[in-house]
Amino acid sequence: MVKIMTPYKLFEQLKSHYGPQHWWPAETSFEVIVGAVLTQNTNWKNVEKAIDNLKKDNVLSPEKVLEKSSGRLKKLIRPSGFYNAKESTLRRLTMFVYNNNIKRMPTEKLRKKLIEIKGVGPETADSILLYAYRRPVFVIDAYTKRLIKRLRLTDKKTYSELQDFFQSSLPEDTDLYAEFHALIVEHCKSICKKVPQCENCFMKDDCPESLS
DNA sequence: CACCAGGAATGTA
DNA sequence: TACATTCATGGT
Repeated sequence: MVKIMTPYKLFEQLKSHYGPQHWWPAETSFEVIVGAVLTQNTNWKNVEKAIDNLKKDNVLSPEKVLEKSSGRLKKLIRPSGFYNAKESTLRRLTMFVYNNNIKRMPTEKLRKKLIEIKGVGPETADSILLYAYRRPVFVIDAYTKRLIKRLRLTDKKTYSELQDFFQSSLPEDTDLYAEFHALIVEHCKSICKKVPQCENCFMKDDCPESLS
């Protein structure tokens, strides 16, 4: 008989092991949005440099972003990479939040509108929905996929399938989703540090390590 | 020097 | 659906 690890059991284990997380590391909802775009396939360290540049120039509001020229903006976000694409994505996204009453928009409609924006995919949209606007939407990222595979929580693969898997297994709770995702990231980042000589192998498919 | 990071768009089979 | 490629900087 095979023992199945349920999503909620996993959450409880992670929470008891790592304790409360503080996510998303941002002071305002707009800063969450900026970070969500800049962190696309990019190390968070590099995103911090870019956000620091924006802070120094006081560009962390929709108005200031829209005032900046494309060239200036690209220069500021340069450390986060893909600056050509990210600059235009950030500008489109900023236009959207500037021109719409986001708080009054139903979650499903908002998600659809966000994904319609070029450069905003499901993960970026869901990160914004969850961490900037506190909507109960489960975020699936590269860490989550690896952990699912490692623990064999499910054999589903596509983004929406995995999202459905979590959302249908868990109560619809923004704080739970926010904390869960943060814990998954923390776990994936820290697990290799405990293994001597581990060359960040958890990030690879043949890593023998799993939850204790 | 090679490899990869809190993705998305585009193209191919 | 399932992969492959491109975008780009900075850390290891």
